[in-house]
Amino acid sequence: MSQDGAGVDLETSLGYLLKEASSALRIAMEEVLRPLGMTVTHYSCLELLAQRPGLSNSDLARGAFVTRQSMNVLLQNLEREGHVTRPAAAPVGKVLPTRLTPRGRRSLEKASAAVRSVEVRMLAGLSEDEQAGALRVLRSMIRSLRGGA
Amino acid sequence: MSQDGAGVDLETSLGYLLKEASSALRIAMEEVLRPLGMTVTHYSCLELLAQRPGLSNSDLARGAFVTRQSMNVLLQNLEREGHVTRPAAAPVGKVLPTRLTPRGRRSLEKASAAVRSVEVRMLAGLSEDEQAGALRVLRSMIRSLRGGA
DNA sequence: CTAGTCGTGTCAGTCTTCTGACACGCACCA
DNA sequence: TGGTGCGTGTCAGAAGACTGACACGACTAG
Repeated sequence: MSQDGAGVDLETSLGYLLKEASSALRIAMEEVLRPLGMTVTHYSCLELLAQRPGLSNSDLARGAFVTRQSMNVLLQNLEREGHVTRPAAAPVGKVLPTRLTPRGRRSLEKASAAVRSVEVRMLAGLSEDEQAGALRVLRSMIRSLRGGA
Repeated sequence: MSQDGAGVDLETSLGYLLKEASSALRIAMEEVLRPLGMTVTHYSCLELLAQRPGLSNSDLARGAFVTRQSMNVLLQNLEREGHVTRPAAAPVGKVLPTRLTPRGRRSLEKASAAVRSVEVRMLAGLSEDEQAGALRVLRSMIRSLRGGA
């Protein structure tokens, strides 16, 4: 398979490695979520709602790192399938607070366990100190990137 | 905006933080690449080719973390725009080695500088040791995740 | 030599997500 | 009181990426 001609610094770029790790995590999650009929965004939405009931569509979108338009179509599906509920009219302003139904909570349980096992596997072989260090570094990167141009 | 009800361990999950960091990086890259009329995958493809000339479509897809089908349509566009070249017939097997044209190399230069500035910003405030540690941790995560179920 | 496996390029169709745009409600301040 | 900015939900269209499937070449084991 295509001999690597140069072998450059791609493997030492934190940006590239970040993307690679994120891609590997996404693939691993899709792998365990697929048998349950769930996508990653799907799961993220449910997990978010379990931890913070009453979140708005826009909040969920931010938490799952998609646009509110995308989250909206996902919520419509989840609502149709009976996993979440939204009031017909906004109690205040235009915000429609979303909540998990018992059914949604049930299907989340299995998914949550599956995802947790992936995260455990990802962290295998890393010491507490290394994990804590990674946490700090990632937080710093996010802060710097969002700092604006 | 929507009081957080519980404030759970979402912010201490390395998986979530990894996704968050990757998302922030992607957004920052799109921001600087858009004025140049490039997408992230677009840029990744060109950068890959600059560092490893003659890569095949499938190799490029793996390097940019998309399917070979997606990379193929991208390559067709890049070829039409004169940024890359592929032989009409495969020298060996079915593999079509791709190469940058001078024009592709030129447009890559600007993009590369822009992306480098983003990475510099991302790494601001991190010591050499922290960066080296992050590199090791990310590599370990990737290895563990790909290790199979 | 032959059969099987693997990787590749490609076609077709579907789905998800994004960009762009609009109207509405709330909070703030002059 | 009226204006302005911000965030929200929603509609419509376009672009990007994916899944599934096929035939072909190379490589390996029997």
